[in-house]
Amino acid sequence: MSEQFYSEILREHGLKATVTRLRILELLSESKVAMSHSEISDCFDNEKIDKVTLYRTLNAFVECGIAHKVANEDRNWLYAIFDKDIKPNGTEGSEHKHEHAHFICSACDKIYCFPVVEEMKFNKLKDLMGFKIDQHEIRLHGTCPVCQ
Amino acid sequence: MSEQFYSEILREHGLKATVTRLRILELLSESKVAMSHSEISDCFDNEKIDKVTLYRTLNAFVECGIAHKVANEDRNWLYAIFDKDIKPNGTEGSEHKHEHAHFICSACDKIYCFPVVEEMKFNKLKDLMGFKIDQHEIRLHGTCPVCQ
DNA sequence: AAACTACTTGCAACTGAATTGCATTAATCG
DNA sequence: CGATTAATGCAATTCAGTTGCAAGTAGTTT
Ligand SMILES: [Mn+2]
Ligand SMILES: [Mn+2]
Ligand SMILES: [Zn+2]
Ligand SMILES: [Zn+2]
Repeated sequence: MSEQFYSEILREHGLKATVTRLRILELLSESKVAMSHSEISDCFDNEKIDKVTLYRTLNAFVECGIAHKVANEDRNWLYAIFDKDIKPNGTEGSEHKHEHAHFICSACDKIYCFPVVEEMKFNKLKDLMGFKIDQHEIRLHGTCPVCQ
Repeated sequence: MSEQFYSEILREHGLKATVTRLRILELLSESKVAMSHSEISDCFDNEKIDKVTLYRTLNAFVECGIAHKVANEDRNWLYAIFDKDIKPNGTEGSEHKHEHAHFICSACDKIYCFPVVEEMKFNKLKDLMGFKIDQHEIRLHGTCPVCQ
């Protein structure tokens, strides 16, 4: 995708299209897995990105709805762009979470975003013994194609 | 439950029954929610427990299979005793995880261990597009009875 | 009951992810 | 092209959790 394309995404989400943000957005958009702060940082070994700027950029992406974050097994945040093929499950894109599961590879600890397939859907799951359930989160554990 | 009872649990799991461990085990056993290091620590304001000892005790409980830990929304560990009514889903209690879900209250951020009821069970969920799925984890978000 | 030994404790120092404050710089808009 | 407002970079800080080590104690042996 062109720099133009990414610049527009940033501006559409109310963020200024800076060089650093473009580099981070492009990297994340092309990654098949969710990435941590340090993994992202390591991808820019020639032209380093300041660590605080990277933290702030990632937070900005999450806050404006470009990306989301998932905790890995070590409880570090991994960041992933909301993909086109993962559709928001609510009407307006405001409060509702994009409906998808996360696959965590037990071998490499990488996290892949997964569409929620039919088999993963619960049916009636409301108000279980006085607990009002709004939403649920599925974390699948196993071995990714690379590690098999 | 008696001190005798808790002492035996500790010894059965290969841990020496020390005063500190007994106090922590009793507290956790009687708690309806999973507790963080600091929450546990705050329960002993009169006779303080050393923070490192508490960390090590909690890790020991997890390693020996007395307790398990769940990350809350702030990615701090919360600890909970494996309850009697939550049955291990494997034959021997060795590798298999005790099958249960976690309910996270959006209001108070407390975590409750939940039995996995029929409605939460997926059926055929194996080898999804090259990803070998061994296990899954369900996190339910909503409002607990206390916060409604 | 005293001695022994391996495990456990408590304290200080340390680690590493993430945040905050603040002065400097750069993107956007008229 | 300024002016305005947001973003950056650096240093310092926070906070959960860990490590090393000397001193203490549970459980076992004699
Ligand atoms: Mn995702
Ligand atoms: Mn639990
Ligand atoms: Zn893998
Ligand atoms: Zn609550």
